[in-house]
Amino acid sequence: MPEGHTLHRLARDHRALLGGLAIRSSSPQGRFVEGARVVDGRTLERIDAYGKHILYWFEGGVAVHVHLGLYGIFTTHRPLVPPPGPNVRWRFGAGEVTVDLVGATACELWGPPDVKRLRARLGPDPLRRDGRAERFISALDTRRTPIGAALLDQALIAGVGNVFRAEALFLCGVHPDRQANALTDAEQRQLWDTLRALLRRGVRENRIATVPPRERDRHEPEGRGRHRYVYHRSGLPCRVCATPIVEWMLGARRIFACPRCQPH
DNA sequence: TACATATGATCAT
DNA sequence: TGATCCTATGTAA
Repeated sequence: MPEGHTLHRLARDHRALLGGLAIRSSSPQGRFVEGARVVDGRTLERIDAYGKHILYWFEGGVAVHVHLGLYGIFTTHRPLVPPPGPNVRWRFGAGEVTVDLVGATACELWGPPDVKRLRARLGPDPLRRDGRAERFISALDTRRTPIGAALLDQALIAGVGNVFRAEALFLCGVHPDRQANALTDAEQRQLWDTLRALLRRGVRENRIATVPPRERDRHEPEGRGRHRYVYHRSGLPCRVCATPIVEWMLGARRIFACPRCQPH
């Protein structure tokens, strides 16, 4: 579900399904009626993802901005189109393809200045060609907050959520409570590279599975972080050193770590 | 079948 | 700090 990889994968999929086509657009739920009407019938010219945001650009320089938040989800129907449920904020499509958006935090009509503002408040996105590690690293050097908190700040790095932060810190051997500006240059660089690799795998597999397939344990029970190193694995043995994984609250969010592989 | 919990971010208090 | 958006999943019963 929605960390940055989800939005980039959606952009790719929706681009392939609907890019360049004249789009039908409506808001069965009623909370996006005006915006849906504005883009109805227009050609979908491009789709961009920035961190956890996605933008659908239509002819005439208008865009639909969507942020899924915690609950938001897109559902594709093809070729059969069910009647929209009561919570379908935006229904759009072309030909035999119909997409429903439900539960999003944001679904609104934007122009170029809004997008400019968004980009100005987001840090570099490791999934984008224009994402620069140097920006991330120099921003970290100004932070005296724990690195675990810094990684969730979208102004520092765009697209990282609670799962990727825990997994990347484990893979880099960095304790979440260490101060961001106290990491070595090599550690900061390694964090960026690791996050980019994990996010890319997320786009490819369309899910967050940070443990490579060959290391996955088929005998492990379902759920409970089966495809992960530390996230949602508190009490279970570390895959590397067998020390029990621990969990605590960092700010308002749960964080998970191996106390031995990630020394403070 | 019911319930607790969740990958996010904003806004009110 | 807490409420909110209001869906999906895993777990308990």
